[in-house]
Amino acid sequence: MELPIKYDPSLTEDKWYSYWLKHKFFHSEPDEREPYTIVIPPPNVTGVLHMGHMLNNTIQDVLVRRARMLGKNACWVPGTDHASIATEAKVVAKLKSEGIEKSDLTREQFLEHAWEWRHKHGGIILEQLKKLGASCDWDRTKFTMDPELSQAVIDTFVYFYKHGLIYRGVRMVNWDPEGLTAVSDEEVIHKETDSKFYHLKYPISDGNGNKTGEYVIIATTRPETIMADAAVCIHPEDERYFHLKGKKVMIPLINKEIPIIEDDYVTIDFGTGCLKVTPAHDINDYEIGLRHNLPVIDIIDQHGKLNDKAQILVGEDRFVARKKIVKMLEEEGLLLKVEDYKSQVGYSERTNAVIEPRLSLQWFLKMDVLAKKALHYVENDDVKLIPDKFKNTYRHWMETAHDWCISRQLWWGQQIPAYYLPDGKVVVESSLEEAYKAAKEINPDIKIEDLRQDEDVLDTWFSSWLWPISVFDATIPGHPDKTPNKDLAYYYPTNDLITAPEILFFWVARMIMAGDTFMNEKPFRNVYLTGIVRDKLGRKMSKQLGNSPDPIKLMQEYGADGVRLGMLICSSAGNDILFDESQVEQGRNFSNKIWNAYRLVTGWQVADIEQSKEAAIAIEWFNNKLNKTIAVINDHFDKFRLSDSCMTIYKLFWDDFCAWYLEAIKPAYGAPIDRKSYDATIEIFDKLLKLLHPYMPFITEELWQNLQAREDGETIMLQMMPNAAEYDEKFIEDFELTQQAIVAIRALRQSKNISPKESLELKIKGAFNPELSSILEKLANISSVEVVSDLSQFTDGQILMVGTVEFFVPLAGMINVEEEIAKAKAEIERYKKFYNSVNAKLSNERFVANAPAAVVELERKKLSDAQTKIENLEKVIENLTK
RNA sequence: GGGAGCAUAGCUCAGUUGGUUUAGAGCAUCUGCCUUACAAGCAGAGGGUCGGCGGUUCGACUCCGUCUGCUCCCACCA
Repeated sequence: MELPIKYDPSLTEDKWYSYWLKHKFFHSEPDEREPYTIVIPPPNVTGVLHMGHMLNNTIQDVLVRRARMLGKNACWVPGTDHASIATEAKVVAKLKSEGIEKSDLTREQFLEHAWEWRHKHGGIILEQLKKLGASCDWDRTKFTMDPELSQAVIDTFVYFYKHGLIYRGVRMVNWDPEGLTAVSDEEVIHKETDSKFYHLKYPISDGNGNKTGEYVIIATTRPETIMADAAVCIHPEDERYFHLKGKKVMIPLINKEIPIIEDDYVTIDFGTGCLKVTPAHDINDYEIGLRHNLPVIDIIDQHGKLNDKAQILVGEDRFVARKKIVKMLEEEGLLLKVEDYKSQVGYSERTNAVIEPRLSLQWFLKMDVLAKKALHYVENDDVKLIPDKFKNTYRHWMETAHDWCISRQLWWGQQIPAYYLPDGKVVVESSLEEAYKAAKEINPDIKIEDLRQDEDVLDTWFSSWLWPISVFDATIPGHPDKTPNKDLAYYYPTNDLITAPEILFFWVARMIMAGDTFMNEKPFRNVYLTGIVRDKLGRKMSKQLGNSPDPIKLMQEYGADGVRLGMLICSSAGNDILFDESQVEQGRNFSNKIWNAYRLVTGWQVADIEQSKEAAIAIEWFNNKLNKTIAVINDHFDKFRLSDSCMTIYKLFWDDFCAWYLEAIKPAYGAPIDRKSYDATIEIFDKLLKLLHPYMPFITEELWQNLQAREDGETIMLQMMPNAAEYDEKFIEDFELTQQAIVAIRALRQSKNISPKESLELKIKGAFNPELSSILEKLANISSVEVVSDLSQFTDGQILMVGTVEFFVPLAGMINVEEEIAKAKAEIERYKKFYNSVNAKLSNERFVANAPAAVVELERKKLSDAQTKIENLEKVIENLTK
């Protein structure tokens, strides 16, 4: 069977993924083994795979596959998030393209469209994850709007409401007067906009509604809101306005008397230092209003037009009103001046309308107690953040957390289970029937159809914070006293959560709160925070910029294994990754390297002949090196240094296995290999594939299946990971010295233009392990190796120093004596400098007195080694000058 | 404006409580090779006063201060 020279992932990836699925290797059920659990951060149900998902899910898959191979009962629960805002926006846009406005539809009709959309597009992303090799337990796939998960959300709301943690309150929202909805902060785009700064004269009154003839100057960009003013505010330490303290002013045009108040929110040197306070139409003014108990006068309706509370210009659009009122003020002589001004104005992402800050009734969840508890888990490392630098950020947020606004003016999501009686009273129950029962307690005559459910839905995070619980047992949220089912009892708390730092607060902290409330236990032990995937220029990858490669295309071109390796090799925890296609190219090249090593090994003819010395040595060395490296890999994993672990295996395979081991045991062209070496090599290859499997699942399965005869139903996925057995450090060191000597000889050949085919002799002086001669002979093409005690008789050649061992290569007539002397002299100079610096250190009594003995000892060794080297070099010069 | 983080080779990053580091790796670069596994390869080589300044210490890439530059989070100025 002739194997192609290049590895073709398209021939293996789908094949093995189906095989894994067919045999249900990803599926987990509780048993007596130790569980290892990850719940996927559920991607938006209608989303498509982007590079961030690729990184995030590759990491999860590596951890899960490794855990499985360590004998744990690994369970990776997949699923999707209904993502109310994003999904609703997509559905609205789709309907619009068909000429349908959301406002033309009833809630039920709209939801029908939304579900249709979800069924059509939902799950695409999960299919894409399969291409990546994700070993999720697909039988457990969940959606945050599955009936039982939605019920869990409702029950949770009821639970917190009944425990007094959920309340209804007024809050300033970003109102879109065209879309007629509140939009979240994330959907507001701030743009620098040209506007005007109007300086207005407010008459000072005598307190009885009479003007005193004096004025105070106020600068504003929104003169149309003056009718909603509740006060004028000055800074308490602003000397210019001391005389105004306690006085009152009249609102121009409507002549309403309002107080002058003091608040250090005001910036003395901004504008006139005198601020009109309009609690209904500015978030900051609203807060000042709260502090000073000011009335809220709302003069703008939902369409952005002035209402009758404005008294004047009623029914006018806010921008028309602005122009008209300026004119009116000017006519009254109350407009002092108009300045051009640039300011950040918020626009609706969807309608591009100027956002109007508007007060509205919203539902809130009290955060103080929950945040304190959630902070505790992280503070004492019950939940570990990786890297731990995020602890600071986390603490800061938890200490300043304000109450969570959980209501959204949307339809796609879990509708708030608050039911209003005709008299405005409210009951909160987990179903209409329950609500009806409760309502009858208040009013026995009430009919079920009299109840009106709150129109709003809950924030998406209010459902996803239950995720680690509800994917296993959705009856527990809202009912902490119930006994968890078998799954939840077994898999919870989960082990690792892999997510992005930007949702540390939105999601991670809140899962901890929900876990504490309903399970009295953390939801996960470790939180591994990945960075943002950026392009080469450091820009965040985004659709708008078009700088994100299509992950599916990338996998087609480089193979899923190649992409996985490419992403992992450069991604440390918490750091952004600057993605460049050259990285996945490296991954693809590595796949090819593995493929070709396999081609070489399986192409050998095996014969019952004697094992060569160098093969025996190479096998011994590699097994030692392998054991040592496994220990390093395990250590990296324990510390979540995934890219380090990945690089370690990469080098083990490419450098140690391919460049050294295989070259050392490789029989001459056409010659067979002895059975002993062959078997040892297959065993080593088998171990390497297992070590590589978590990173590169497809190629490793393909090669493992073919390395030896396998039964149907066997898989590398479920093999035990090789252990870190003991190893002989001294032997590894001896081999390393030999490697360095070989490199030096090869470099010598290159500099002297000696072909690798021309064999050389070698004399060695120093601590060289003669067992390793055969390796030297084979890999440096040496005809004879002789260990001698004195090199002074050998003159016509070159001495190479590795550590303190000297390797003499006879090079009759090829040595330029003067050049070599000059080189040796330069070397001596270098070592003398070094010697002096070490010597200075050792002559420092305070160093010798204070430094640990081991450090001093080391310095002494450095000194004596340098001494030896200098002496050797001096001998070299002596020989050369003979 | 408040808070946090980062700065080490051309690029991406290690450097694990200050002393086996005369600062490492991968990629890229350069030189020589189509050597019968692999040119998606082989062999070899070069490249950094660890952002600047100051301090602590016998000893600083590592600790402290400060400056400069970048990033993120939060709040956004009437």
